[in-house]
Amino acid sequence: MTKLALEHFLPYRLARIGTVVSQEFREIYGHDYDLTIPEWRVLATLGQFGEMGAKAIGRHSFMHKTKVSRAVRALEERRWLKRRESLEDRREEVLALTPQGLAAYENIVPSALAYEEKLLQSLGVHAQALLDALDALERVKKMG
Amino acid sequence: MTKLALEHFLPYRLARIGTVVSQEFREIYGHDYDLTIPEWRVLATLGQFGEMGAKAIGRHSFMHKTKVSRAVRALEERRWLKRRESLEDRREEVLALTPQGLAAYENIVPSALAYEEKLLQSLGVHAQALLDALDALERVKKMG
DNA sequence: AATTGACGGTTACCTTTGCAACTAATTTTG
DNA sequence: CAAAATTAGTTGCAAAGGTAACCGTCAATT
Repeated sequence: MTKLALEHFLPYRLARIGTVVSQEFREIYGHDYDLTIPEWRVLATLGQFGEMGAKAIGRHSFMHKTKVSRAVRALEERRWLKRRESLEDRREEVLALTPQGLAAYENIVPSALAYEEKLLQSLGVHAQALLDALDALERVKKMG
Repeated sequence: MTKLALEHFLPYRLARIGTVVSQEFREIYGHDYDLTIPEWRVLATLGQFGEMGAKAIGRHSFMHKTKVSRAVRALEERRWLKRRESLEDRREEVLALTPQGLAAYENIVPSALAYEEKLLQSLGVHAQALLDALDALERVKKMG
């Protein structure tokens, strides 16, 4: 009779921590702006890289293309990003933040970094170990 | 001009690892049985504790009561669990696995543990650090 | 013991998501 | 260069999730 304690089971723990932390973080930007997580990821990716296509955004932020498509439309309706057709490839849409989008991004980033910093602080000596372990996990799962 | 690299941002990384690992694990039991994650969690909780109410299952597996309710119904339709009314409190339904449910559980547990073991092995020296860091995170987020 | 409030669990409704099929543009192959 | 295969992105549909309202039971207050 094998025994498995769910609360100590690694996949369960990782899933749980992941949703708890990212939901908690969501409340930070959700407080000022009402953004979903996919929308935040698109915003963050465009803020980080400037113009790029939806496919590339999905690759960088690990989101399904339909999720990206919908998040892009939502941000567009908010006037936070604009599209233009690529000249090299007319299938592709080159996306970029508008000034309003960029302003929101620049407003969110400091609180995002502050949240991360606080989280790491609270882990004390385990902080660096966690970061190293995440590197290792990502390497193993080829997510780097 | 602040900078945030999404791929290094802790909430994002945790969310991503969590879903990648738990989905990968899902493929293991999904291979033999077609189980959703909530269904697996209910199964695991009942396998671990024997009889208990839906509320307690939700508390232990961190699931919303509607998620539990639906997973319980699905498992019931599969004849993997049965309900009976509690004698002390007729609001509560005491749930327990049937022999078939228990058999499935006992069949899944070894592969679950093997998967976890393999994952930890692949982390090498970082394995223990990860577990410690998760303990710390759960303590901080009061999820223990 | 009658009212009030809390609790366990389910369901109706709405939102979010993923899959598959689709359009339009591009590349590849014969 | 025409047909076939591939790619970027969107959309219809069905499954899955959360919120809030609800039902029946229990506990507390009166």
